[in-house]
Amino acid sequence: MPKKSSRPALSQARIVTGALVLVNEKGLDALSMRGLASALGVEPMSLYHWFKSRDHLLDALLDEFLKEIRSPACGSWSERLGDVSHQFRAACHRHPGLVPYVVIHRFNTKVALGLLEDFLEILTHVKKDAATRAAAFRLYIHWLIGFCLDEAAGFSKGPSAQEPPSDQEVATLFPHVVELGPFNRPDHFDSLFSLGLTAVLRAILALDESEYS
Amino acid sequence: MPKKSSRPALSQARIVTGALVLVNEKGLDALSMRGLASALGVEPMSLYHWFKSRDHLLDALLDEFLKEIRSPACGSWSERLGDVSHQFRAACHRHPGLVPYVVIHRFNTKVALGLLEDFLEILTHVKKDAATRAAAFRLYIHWLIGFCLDEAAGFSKGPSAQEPPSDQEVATLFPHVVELGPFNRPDHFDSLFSLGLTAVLRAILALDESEYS
DNA sequence: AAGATAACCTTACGCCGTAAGGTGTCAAAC
DNA sequence: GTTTGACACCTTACGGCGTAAGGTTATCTT
Repeated sequence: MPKKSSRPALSQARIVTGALVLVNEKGLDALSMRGLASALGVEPMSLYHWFKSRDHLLDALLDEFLKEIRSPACGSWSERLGDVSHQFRAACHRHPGLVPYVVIHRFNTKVALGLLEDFLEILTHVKKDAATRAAAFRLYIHWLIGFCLDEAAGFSKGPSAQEPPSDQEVATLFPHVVELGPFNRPDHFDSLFSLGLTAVLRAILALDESEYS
Repeated sequence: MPKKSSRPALSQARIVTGALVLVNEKGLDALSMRGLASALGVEPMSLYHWFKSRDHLLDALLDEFLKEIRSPACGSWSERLGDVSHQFRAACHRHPGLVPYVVIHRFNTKVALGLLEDFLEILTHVKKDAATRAAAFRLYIHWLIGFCLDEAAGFSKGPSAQEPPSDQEVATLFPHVVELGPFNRPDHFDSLFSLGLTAVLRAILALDESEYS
């Protein structure tokens, strides 16, 4: 029977870290309590001392994902919104396997709600009316989520069991899709991001406060 | 031993239909081969005569989701793009439980590629340059996916194990989030959709062909 | 010294997808 | 009219999953 050291072998932080490593290496589907336990050199049920269930662990992963995204306190509203957007995208880059989960997960931890609050506080400086601000927020977040999802796991990258049509078939049936191919390369996403951000900021500015209330 | 009728009891169509019913009733997670089989009054392994695996079935669900979304052949590019957008949103309304899966799934069936082709063909009428068209497509699809994901299963609706902070805590810590509450109601999404669509169409028009190439 | 607590483990249950192979029915071939 | 073989569906079984219930230590408190 091995001696126990005075310091615990496990901790919430160590489990979260291990889980993120596993997710980044093999994807979210590969994150099982049993697999995670074995990666940490521990029996599966030991994890339940630190997290009530797998879903609670996933909540913690979300918090870890969002934790470091913080709005800078100074600058214009557009600078600040641009800054958090880049931070959000950077978080997606750090944990691409988590993105599909983040975007469908309810934001109801303090960390997640705090981030929403930051977004909305920034928008108070450009849209005073709550209804218009709500529309502006939505417009912005839809683009941001769509972008990050596309970049991390979009319709050109997700899973599919079916074997695709042959290249030749694709070429004749879907010429415009083929034409898009070169622009799926990762380096195009950088310019696409700033282009999209600019467009969204302009669209927010153009929102008429009297038009939507 | 029950007599077999000459017509098969199962078919790909009947399985897909049954699966969609199950997904709409209990969500995608509740769609198991065993559960589906029992809903269809059949043994689990019988499904494998019609679909090679669960993933192949999911591919078929995606095709069913996308099948009826078709671009009208006439009208201006903006009318046509608006039309397919509404159709896409309507499909999300019909199968809300499928949306989170649709947006992360690789589009490589003929149906899915055909839809992409339709989108892109429409855009050829407003952006001749392939690079600009690719950017326009991305800008558009990011907003559309973000919107539909939000409406069907967004960050205000997704799953979370954690109990949320108390109403009182939320009210004091996240006042702007609370302010957003009234605008989460379903009927706000209609105006939000046309507003977003208009903004995106404007942004596409404003894309400078020389700026991005 | 005695009891409480924290940290981890053992066992077991009922789910899951699906590989391998079996069985009954029916239409066509001889 | 018998044989053949494809079709549609079923039986059994395997290894994985999350986790409920309860057990076992080592350490801390009093």
